[in-house]
Amino acid sequence: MTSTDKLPTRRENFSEWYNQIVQRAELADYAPVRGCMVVRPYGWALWENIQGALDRRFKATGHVNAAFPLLIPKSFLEKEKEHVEGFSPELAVVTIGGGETLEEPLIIRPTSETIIGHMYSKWIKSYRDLPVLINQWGNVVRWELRTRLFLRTLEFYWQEGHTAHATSEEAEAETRRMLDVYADFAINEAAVPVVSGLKSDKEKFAGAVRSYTIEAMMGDTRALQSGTSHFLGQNFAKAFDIQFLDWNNEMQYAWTTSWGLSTRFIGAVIMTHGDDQGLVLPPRLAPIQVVVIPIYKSDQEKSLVMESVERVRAELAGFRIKVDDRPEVTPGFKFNDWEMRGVPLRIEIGPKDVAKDSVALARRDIPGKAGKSFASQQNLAQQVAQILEDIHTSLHIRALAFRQANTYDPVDYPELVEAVTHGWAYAWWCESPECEAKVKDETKATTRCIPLDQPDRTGSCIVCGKPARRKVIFARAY
RNA sequence: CGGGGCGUGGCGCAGUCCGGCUAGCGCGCUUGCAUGGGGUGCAAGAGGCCCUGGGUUCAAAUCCCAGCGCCCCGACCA
Repeated sequence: MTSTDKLPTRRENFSEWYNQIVQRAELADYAPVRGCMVVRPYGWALWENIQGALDRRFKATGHVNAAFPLLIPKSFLEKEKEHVEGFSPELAVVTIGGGETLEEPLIIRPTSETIIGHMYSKWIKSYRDLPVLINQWGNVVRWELRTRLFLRTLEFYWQEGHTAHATSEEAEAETRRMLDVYADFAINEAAVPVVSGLKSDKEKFAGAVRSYTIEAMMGDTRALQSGTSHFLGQNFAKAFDIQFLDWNNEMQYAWTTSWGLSTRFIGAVIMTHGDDQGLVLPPRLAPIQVVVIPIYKSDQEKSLVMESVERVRAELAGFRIKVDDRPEVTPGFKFNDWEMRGVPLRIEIGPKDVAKDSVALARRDIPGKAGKSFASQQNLAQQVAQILEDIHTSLHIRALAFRQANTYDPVDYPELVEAVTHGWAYAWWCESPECEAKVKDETKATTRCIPLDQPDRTGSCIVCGKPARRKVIFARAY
């Protein structure tokens, strides 16, 4: 779908804007099965860069990768009460294998706590076996009724870390450490500002003692949970009998954690940075960081220009660079095309540039003339590196400013109701499920998280007026 | 699962009400010529199980019955 029609603007129709970008930038396409997506090469390249940035961080914090099976005995899911209640409505179940009805139906994993818990109980016998710090890159299936590419699909790709520890304190520290890893990744690789915080009991992972999240504000001010880290306590250890002999020769249940970040994060990148021209990719994750567009009329001009282009390509070999030498489309088309695909920096090289030993540079984060400049071909690599850094920083600053501009401090309930119609509300909350439910019923806004950073005082609940220890973010969410 | 909508070249649609001739249009695709510093133009082409099955009829994309699928809204949902 390489339509030349204009995108709808974000203001006109944000969700249609999103859908069209995903398809036109060739990130993903609809699969023949409802709710499933095909991640196309450009989208997958973006995911691979996300994987690389996360995987480096996982390794640096002592984790190793492994692979657990897709199919899980149905009975496993039923061993943890909250877990089965949370997930049973959205399970895909295999009942026939090799033409025979199975004695026990198999679940296509919606997440792997159960199968991993089962294996950990075999592997962990002594405190000397702990901690176990394993991550898995894979796919899971959750039978969602209402789907959107990347944001909520029946099948999605993610990583899930699963760790086991000898003490509660150590497991809690791991949960928080990985939350910090996610926040660091979001900010420093994706330029997506996030709020780290604690989920309410209503919003926490089914089976967790508590869940932490990084929440990001999208371009329409709705919130997107972009990564989560769960302290599972001994819930799964008890359900799957993960026991070890401690240093006093006493049997103890292990303390476990799990944490995940999915292809949904691609949705976060799109909706955080994208503009009315299309996708805007953060330079550190962009599959193509620099696109070079040669411009020429005659064959003679072409050979001169291409000579220059090849020199520039060699000079910039340290970047992810693409030369768009398609003869069948005009330069103007290519400008729009690569803007749609979010390439951070465009370099134009034409006869005038060859004559002056220069190139034209166009920054994707500053559309139109304002983002264009000319640069000497000397020291080009250094200049490009600097510009890509600048783009990363400016994307982050812009997104942060947007979030701040759309985050409100309502002082009473009517102000809260008003605030969540067009932004986030940061308000005192007594932490009762009743007040949380009332806000949800009356405004469609849910508690996104209780930020880890809190004011050093207390207040009174925005809903009921009772004493409140902490502030929470209320917002409409994806 | 409730309400609504839609299935016609790759994509988006018209045609269906009121049955009839070679099933059209836009985009995309192929070829040629011109063009090329912000979505080029002209010309010539290729491409169809009109969702599936059954029925009515001299005749069905069009009418009737059944089924399948998809989309939107709601309910549901880390």
